[in-house]
Formats: sequence, structure tokens, C-alpha cells
Amino acid sequence: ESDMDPKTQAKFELRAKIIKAMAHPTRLFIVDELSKGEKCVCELTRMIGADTSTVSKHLSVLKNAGIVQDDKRGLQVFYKLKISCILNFFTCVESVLKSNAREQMELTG
Amino acid sequence: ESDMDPKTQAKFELRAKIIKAMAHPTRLFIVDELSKGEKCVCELTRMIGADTSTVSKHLSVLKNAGIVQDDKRGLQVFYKLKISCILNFFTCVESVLKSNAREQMELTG
DNA sequence: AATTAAATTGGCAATAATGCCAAATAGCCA
DNA sequence: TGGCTATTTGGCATTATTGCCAATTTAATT
Repeated sequence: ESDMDPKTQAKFELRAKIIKAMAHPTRLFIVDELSKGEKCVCELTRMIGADTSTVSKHLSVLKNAGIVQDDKRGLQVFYKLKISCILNFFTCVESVLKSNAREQMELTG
Repeated sequence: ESDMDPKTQAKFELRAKIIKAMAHPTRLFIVDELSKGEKCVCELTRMIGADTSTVSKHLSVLKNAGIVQDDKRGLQVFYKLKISCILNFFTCVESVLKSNAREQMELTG
């Protein structure tokens, strides 16, 4: 009866996992920063202002999803974007926000 | 010291909210279906095979984010996509998945 | 008015995500 | 080796998300 058979379900779960990896303000910030070039965990930690372990875990979520890749050089681990189309997310999210704002304006007058 | 001042924080939280709305297999399925044309809650419920209230709540998450819009006609409420660039998400997610699969292949041999 | 169908809302238990601390690991250098 | 720095991992309390049931709302039909 339903169209969400196990195969379809699995397909969308796989896709959701990738998007879920982006669905956090800190991780969006990280992706935004990495779009400008690779950075080590220490620098991202400084920028974000959270515990190193917290940042490390956010990075592992992104890495696990296949969005970033790491490169250990000496004591530091450098992260960089693996898939740049991820940045298109921002463009679209921007237009959703713009549309929402316009709507708010119309309601407020 | 940190770059994540309250303003920047708020900016990324707003963006995360939109992406979070997409970060669920059922909601991705819904967006995918709506990309083919508007559908009523009843039809989506049939396709998904979950409780009506569950589907309704998923729709309200998408609506709240500004991704879909509803239109009540008689007994039914029809939902449709409000922002079509959302579909670009799928394209990029697809390439992440493809890249991940390729990597798996290389590891497996 | 009563019934029925479609959808939303409230409530709640189960599960998942988050972020800190503490501890462990890895690599450098004296 | 010992100490130091960068990072990851384990553990855990707090909070958020999810999905079902029950109850309510809305609109059509008899």
C-alpha cells in the first residue's frame, strides 16, 4: 500500500544522514570556514570558542558523512571540504530566508 | 577572542533551522514528492504509511521553515514547494553519496 | 443536527543529539 | 625517556526530536 518500501526508506535515510550532518549551526560555521581553505582543529576551536572535544566531534560528524576530509601533519589535523557543491546549500538557504523575511514584512505591513 | 559572536551565532542558527527541516528521511520524501506537484496530506499519508498526525507534524516543520506552503480546499489541505532550489540539495547529496561509494570501493578493492 | 472525513494539536514515552569533563592517544622536542 | 601540545574517545547529564494515540477542529454531506 505504502510507497515507502524498505528500499525507498533506506534511500532517503542515506540522504538524510548527509543533510543531518549539515543541520547544526556550529557545523555550518565550520563548512563556511573550510570553504575559504583548510584549517586545523585548533584554529577552528579558537574561532568557535567551544571545548576542543566538542569541535572534534562536530568534525567527525562531517567527516563521517563524507563532507570533509582530514589530513594529519605533525601534531595538527587539518580539515578541508571534500565536496564543494555543499556551498550551494547556503545559496538556497539564503533565498528561503529572504522569502521568509519578505513574508514577515507583508504581514507586519 | 572567538569569531562566533552572538550575531554570527544567530546567523548560523537561522540557517541551521532551514537545513534541520530537511534533515529527516520522511521530510525528504515529502519534498521529493512535492517537487512533482502539490499533494494533499491524505495522499502523502497513504504514500508514507505513517499516522496522519505524524505526517502532519512533518509538514508543519517544513512549513515553519518556509520550504512548503499549504492551501486548504474543502476538507483537504494541499501542500506544495515554495522554494524550488531546495531540489539542488538532492543533486549535491547525490554526489556526496557517489563519492562515499567510490571510496568504499577503493577500500574494499 | 448528526455524521463523516481530513487535518491539526496535546500529551507522552522512547530515542537521538549535544556539550562538557576527564582520560586516552599520537607526535614532537628537549 | 619525559614532558608538552593537539586531537580523539568515553562517559554522562541535559535537551531536542520522533511517532503514536487520543482529543479537537474544520468543513462537507445526509
